[in-house]
Amino acid sequence: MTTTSRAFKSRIQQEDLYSIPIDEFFKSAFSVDCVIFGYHERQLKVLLIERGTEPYEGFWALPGDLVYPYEDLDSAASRVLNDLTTLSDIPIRQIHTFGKVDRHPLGRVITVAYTAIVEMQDLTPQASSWAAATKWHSLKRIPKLAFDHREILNKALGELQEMVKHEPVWNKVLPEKFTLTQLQEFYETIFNKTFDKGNFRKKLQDFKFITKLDEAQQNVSHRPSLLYRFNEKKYLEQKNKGFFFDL
Amino acid sequence: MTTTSRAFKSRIQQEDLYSIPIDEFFKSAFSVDCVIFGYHERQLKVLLIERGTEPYEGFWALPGDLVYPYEDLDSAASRVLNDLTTLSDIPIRQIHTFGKVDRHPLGRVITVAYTAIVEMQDLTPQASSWAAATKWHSLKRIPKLAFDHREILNKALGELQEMVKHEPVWNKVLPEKFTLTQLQEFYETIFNKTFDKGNFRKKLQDFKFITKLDEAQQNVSHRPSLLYRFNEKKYLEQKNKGFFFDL
DNA sequence: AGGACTAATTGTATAAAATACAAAAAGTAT
DNA sequence: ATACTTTTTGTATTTTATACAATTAGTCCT
Repeated sequence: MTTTSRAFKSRIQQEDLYSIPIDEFFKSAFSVDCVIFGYHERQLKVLLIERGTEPYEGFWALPGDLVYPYEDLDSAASRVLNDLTTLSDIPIRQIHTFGKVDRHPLGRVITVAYTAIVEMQDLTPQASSWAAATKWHSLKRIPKLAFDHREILNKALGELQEMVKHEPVWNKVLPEKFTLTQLQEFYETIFNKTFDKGNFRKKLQDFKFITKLDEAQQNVSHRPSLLYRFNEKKYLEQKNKGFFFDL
Repeated sequence: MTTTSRAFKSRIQQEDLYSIPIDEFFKSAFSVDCVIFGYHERQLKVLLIERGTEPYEGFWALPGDLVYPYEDLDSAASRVLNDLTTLSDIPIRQIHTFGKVDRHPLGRVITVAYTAIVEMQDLTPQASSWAAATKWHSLKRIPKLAFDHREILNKALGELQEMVKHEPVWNKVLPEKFTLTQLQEFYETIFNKTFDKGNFRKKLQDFKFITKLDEAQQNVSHRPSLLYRFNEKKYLEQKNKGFFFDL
């Protein structure tokens, strides 16, 4: 909050200026919900959990949890991600906060939505203590979701499409050494359309932080592609002077 | 929130699975803070209030308040804006949520930041019940702010610059009937740089929702400019089919 | 070894958009 | 009528985007 507002002042100084019972303000809670996208070889999916308790028992939902009393918002989001995937160095980004009065049937809960994208391969999501079942869902077949989670998912998908224009989010998703075709496939999947091979490469030439290695693919039955690597240092340089990635 | 999470389940079912006292989760509150930009004739300012109580007594701060128990987040932000300016049909947009554990010295408070931009002229901000003093501040001379409000302001300024690229936010800021020069001045102020007059106009020709009127300026000591008007209907059409405003 | 095959890589010609700059037009003021 | 100011239109140039073709470097097969 901000000003020593009416409500907060009431609590602190035991004044009740507006005849709203003091405690009412503290019968609320906040949570984080994570839209975890998974990418692997032209496939984009989202990680959902199946709820084992009311409300919305049996429904699929986004993974999330209340924020602990001494936990930062971002940390709570990372914790949820880590509980489910055991991954720990994945950047996770806040996208929007949802706070309609009636969005949770059991009380006033506002939720801060986060999103991340991870490499899906080999990652069998953990059925953690609080998630009965977990599963990667294709974006084309999303079941009815609990709460306002469908709205949150839609918002996250839109944000993802914006993010990839300005940030190398493929950094943690593609292999350490990747081909330009792999990179192009990533973008084609996110935007659900195709790009011209030659022109795509021309644009990438401006991005100094995609550096060519002296290595090539092995064991492919065609001309092998050269491998590239993400150069974080050069990326940060370019980013600072107002750089961006429109494709 | 989302899953019937640990904490929430505890409260509802009176189970304490993780030995964090149930009530701890409800000793928290959420607030909204508003970054209200004011524009008038090439000037961009931000509306700050002076705090009359601890903590941060005497500091300047963003206007904000706790969210009422039965009030949507967006409504709370609109209410704060309305209390200060008496304006009521101004679009206000959520930008980010700030939730560091120690951001408020008196308790756990997360705040959802909103931003809006209004016409500054004739608008003497009200010294409402909870704001000792209010004042438009130039962005070049911002005093030390309470809480993390400087961080919030910076974020809002960045978001404003993105917003104006994709949305006609000048709609509520310029007069009903405006000249293209006025519109250009608005953009020049936000981005703090100048554009070529001819080229600026050329870009605007793509935007069908800026319609030319059969009227011209009066009482100017030079060639009068034709007046234009924002056409909401045409804007919505163009917006739907993936339109955007890069300048 | 030689040709078929596949995808990578480079190149080229054209269209579109951005930029810089200049000329003409339409008012007021003197 | 002329000077002056700002709007409005125009034009030439450069840059960027797009479409598409040609070449290259490997494997696979006979």
